[in-house]
Amino acid sequence: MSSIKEIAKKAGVSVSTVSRALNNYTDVNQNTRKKIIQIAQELNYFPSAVARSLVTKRSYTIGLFFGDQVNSGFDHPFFLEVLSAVRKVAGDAGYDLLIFTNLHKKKATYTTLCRERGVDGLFLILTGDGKRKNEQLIELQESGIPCVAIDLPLDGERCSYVESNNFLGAKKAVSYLIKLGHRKIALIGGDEVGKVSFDRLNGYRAALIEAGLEYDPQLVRYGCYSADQAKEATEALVSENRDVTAILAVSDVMAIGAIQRLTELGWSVPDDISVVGFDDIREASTNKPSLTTVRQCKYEMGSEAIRLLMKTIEDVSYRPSPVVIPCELIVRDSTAPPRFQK
Amino acid sequence: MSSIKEIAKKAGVSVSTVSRALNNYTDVNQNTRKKIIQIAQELNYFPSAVARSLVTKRSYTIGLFFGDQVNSGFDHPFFLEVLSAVRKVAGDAGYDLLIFTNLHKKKATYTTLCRERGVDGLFLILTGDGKRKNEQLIELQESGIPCVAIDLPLDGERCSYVESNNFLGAKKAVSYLIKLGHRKIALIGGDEVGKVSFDRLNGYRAALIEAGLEYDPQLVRYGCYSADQAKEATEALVSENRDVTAILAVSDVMAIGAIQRLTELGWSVPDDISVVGFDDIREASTNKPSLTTVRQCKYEMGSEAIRLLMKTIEDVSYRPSPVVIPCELIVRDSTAPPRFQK
DNA sequence: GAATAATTCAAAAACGTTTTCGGAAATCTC
DNA sequence: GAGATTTCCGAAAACGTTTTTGAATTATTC
Repeated sequence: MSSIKEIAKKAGVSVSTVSRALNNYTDVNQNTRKKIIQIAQELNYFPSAVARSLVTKRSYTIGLFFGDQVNSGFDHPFFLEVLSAVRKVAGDAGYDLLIFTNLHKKKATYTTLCRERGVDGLFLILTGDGKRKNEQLIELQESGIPCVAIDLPLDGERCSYVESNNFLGAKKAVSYLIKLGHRKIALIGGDEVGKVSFDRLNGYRAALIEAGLEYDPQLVRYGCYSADQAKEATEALVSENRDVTAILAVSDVMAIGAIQRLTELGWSVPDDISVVGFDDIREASTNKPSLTTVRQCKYEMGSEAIRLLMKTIEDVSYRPSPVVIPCELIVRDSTAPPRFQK
Repeated sequence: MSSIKEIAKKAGVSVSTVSRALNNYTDVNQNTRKKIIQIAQELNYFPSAVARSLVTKRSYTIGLFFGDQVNSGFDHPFFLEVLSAVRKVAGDAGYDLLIFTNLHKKKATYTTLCRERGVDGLFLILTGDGKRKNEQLIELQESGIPCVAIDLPLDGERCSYVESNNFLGAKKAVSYLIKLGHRKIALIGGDEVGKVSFDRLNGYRAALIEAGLEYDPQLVRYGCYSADQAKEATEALVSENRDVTAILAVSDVMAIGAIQRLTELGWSVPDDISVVGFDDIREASTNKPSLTTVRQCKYEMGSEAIRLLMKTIEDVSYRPSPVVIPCELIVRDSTAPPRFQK
């Protein structure tokens, strides 16, 4: 590969002049610069990013971490759209993306891997749980490495995160059901620990309270974002509460599972019971019946997150704060007024 | 960040000794080694991958290129599964993945970007077309950079590709339809240029010929892998050939589009007409009716491709050859014997 | 106990850049 | 035309590693 040295030799100047010429320094004669640029093109020269980043401490690379647990990382319902946004926005700004694969390397942590590879910042798509994970996250938060996460509350001088407005999203959905006339509305929640699930649960409660309805813990079940577990939860729910007329499942995958089981049990959706999902994944519109759901703006989440990260990288004094993206209620065919109202 | 120098100073030895100690060279005393390792741990030392790769010319990084056109790269129907396989297999072997984002940087080509970033090899997920692209691909093939592609016939000393057995896959599907009793079988092809489409078309023809049926060009239409175009093609097809009893659409997306349009036109699938897809994407099983389709083994394609690439990287004398992965016919509810047979 | 062999380590060059510093040559000022 | 500026460029250090070479020390052999 052609190096700066060869160019220097051919042009009859020193390497430092070549470097300055190519990097648009002002203290190089126009003719010299032209000559150097010309030779560089002839030699099909491109600077070695690794040599450069060794001295500049900037790699124009952003590290990517995907979780391994179910429903995080690759299985995250909107991983692909987030990644697509990140690639687009980061690319326009001149950053490449490094996917860390060596997740389980003996003593490696997020921090050490970042330092080892010399990335400028870190982008996390994972759900937070597990003891070791948390230790790692704390170390990361204190490391000073710029980082940003999706749906994972990071808190450090140079860390932040992006999430949907899960509270208002859930509230909007439940309010809509109430407006349709439903009074006995159940919730299939995610897990009992994550912030995401927690916010959606609270949105559900807030809508009920606002409408003067009672919050009944009996109507809250958990499906761990899995279709199968949602099926079980749904079956238990409706067998113990035959007067339920609507369900909010806080992920489309769970909502679709719920509809399937309800259908098997002889309930008709939306005639006997309404079901609302969360996420608006592709299947939501192709499902039969198509799914009323709370859309998360995935592309926006990704692009906001990467912008936040780049800003943090490029301005050492910048202190990022979390970004909350609004949700949108998409009404389709899985919801209707309750039977007794028709 | 702690460097090898600090360790050397603390341990009272030279940097070269530290390096050799940490890299398991034999010519370092056991006690010295132990001391060095201990100090390295205390300092939470991790070697700088960039400094290392500057001298070793190995980065343990594989470059990833995704196409931008429709139906390649991110929109490739099984991008996610391929990436998942690549991440897993490459990770186990110690490679990280670099996503190239600067696609349109002025004079950059695959080759220059690879050299610039110092990746050990290149993984391509894109469909080949466009003049400039081809020039770039030729340059890449001749560059000596190890590379591998999915569904794109690369041909160079250190290049290869992985594809499904599209010929046999399509043939299997059509033979199955013939076995069900169909005689008038149409094809919704992809494009008219790509190898993938070409192979599937040939598989279709081969099955017909093998069964002694005539190949009728009138029954072949193209949908460019798009649902909308497949709808148009389907409508034109059945209006001009009312006696068609089965269709092979060479992607699930097109097959689903075809079914939708057929339904709108009053045809019942599979009672009036059978439809077979290709790919076996998630929607294939959730669609109503669920889709009989030719499954591509996506994970296998990804893992075979990355293995091929790593072998090419690690053995300079290795000359890779293309890998063809078998397809599997998945029978679901969109196919049935033709009406007159019932 | 001298010659030889084995063990252990340090010095230094190399990888390809960027960047600081200072000096030479050219230009300006009066 | 002497001094003061400005313009332009080269030398050299630095980034953090690996790797080659050779030298000092220790151990072995007879």
